[in-house]
Amino acid sequence: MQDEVFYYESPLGLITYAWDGKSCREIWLQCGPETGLCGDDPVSDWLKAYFSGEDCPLPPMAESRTTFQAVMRAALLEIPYGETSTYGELAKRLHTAPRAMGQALGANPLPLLIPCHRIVAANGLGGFACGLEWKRRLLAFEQSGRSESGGLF
DNA sequence: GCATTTGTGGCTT
DNA sequence: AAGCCACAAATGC
Repeated sequence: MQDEVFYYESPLGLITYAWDGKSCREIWLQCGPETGLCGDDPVSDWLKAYFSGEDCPLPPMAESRTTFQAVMRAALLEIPYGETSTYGELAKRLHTAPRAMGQALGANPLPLLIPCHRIVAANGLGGFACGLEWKRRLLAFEQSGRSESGGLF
């Protein structure tokens, strides 16, 4: 089954992702390959729910290439909506070095599905593979309306 | 307190 | 097998 590239117009920008017919293989934020196809699959459905502020089970996605990315994914998925964590915290939880976390997150083929944007550095914002603007926008979006209970700053 | 160095572990090529 | 990195804690000043 060959993978098809779709796009989804989110309120925060254009999201492009590769869908192979049964699972999501990869996601690009604004910097993906060109496509003229609009999404019609669980991914677009999830994206729609996500940007509606709803909690929704993730669409099926291809397994990670490496074991640690799978572990990392699980750890990231435990971060609730609107919350953030630091590389150090994750490194502590996974018993690994913070630097490795950065590399692993940077190598994550599925940003947004895997909430890697919820990981910020201890001192500042950290980084993001497909542009830091996305991270800021996503965090601002998630924290809007939920800033009453969690004082992140 | 701020600037730099070092410890560190997995990922990409 | 070697370099790279989206950090953090520890020093040096």
